[in-house]
Amino acid sequence: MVRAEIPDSIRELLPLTPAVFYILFALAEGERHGYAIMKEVENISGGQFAMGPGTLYTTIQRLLELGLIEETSTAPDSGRRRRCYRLSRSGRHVFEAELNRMESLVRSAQRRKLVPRVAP
Amino acid sequence: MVRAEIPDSIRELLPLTPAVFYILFALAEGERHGYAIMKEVENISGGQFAMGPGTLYTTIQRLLELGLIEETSTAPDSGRRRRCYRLSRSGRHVFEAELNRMESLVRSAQRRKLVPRVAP
DNA sequence: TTGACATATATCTGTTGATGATGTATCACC
DNA sequence: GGTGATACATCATCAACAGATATATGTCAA
Repeated sequence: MVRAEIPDSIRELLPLTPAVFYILFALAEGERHGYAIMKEVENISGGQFAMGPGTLYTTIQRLLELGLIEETSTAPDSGRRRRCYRLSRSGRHVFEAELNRMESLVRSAQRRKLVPRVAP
Repeated sequence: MVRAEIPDSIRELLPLTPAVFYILFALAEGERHGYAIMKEVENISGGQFAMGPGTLYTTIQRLLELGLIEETSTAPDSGRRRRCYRLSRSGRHVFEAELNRMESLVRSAQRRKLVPRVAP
């Protein structure tokens, strides 16, 4: 089977750093503001991965510059200062490519019997 | 369902950095020396991930210090200078824990329909 | 009504780990 | 004997993360 081609621009971002991966994951579920991303990431990871504000906001900044996420027309949410973000098209592609990478590694490990056996 | 407990000593190493993950993967298949690890990693990743010697040997050093890998009684391979390594017990546990982490993320993304659909 | 705590964003500094270059030596093969 | 693969090591640099600190608003209860 032939996997879909992955363009260089995406491939060279892989493997994603954990912070990037989890943020993209949180945004793949829908538009969110920074703090909500932080909470959702804790949720997604089952509490295993917790990001402090330092990692969160510097990473968001970087993702904006890379064009993987976009700021949505900022919340009409009164005086409440919140910046909302969503995945861009290329952000979604990157996220999917990373999931595929992970999945094929897991499968490959299973095929080679490197894992003791997983509950069905 | 209750997942097996993951001890703190392992959990705090997760998520693994790509270099660490791929090296552990290569060694999960059997004993190998440094250069062979480098080649095998390229192989495992389908050429997507290439480690230079800098990353390779500094990471090996760190993994030895962490006790995730061990040097095997060095190759009786004549004058050939080769250092061989294998996974330690805790190295195997870490590797398995990381695979589980990845798998549950992939599954979770599928459950939430964040992926377009994967060929069965 | 004030005090505590969660929400929300931002910045700065130290540390860690990856990267790429460079160096050295051996081995295989032509 | 020269070239390229094998094999290991170190160094300087850089990117990403972590944790601390700061600031301000919202909420809820004592």
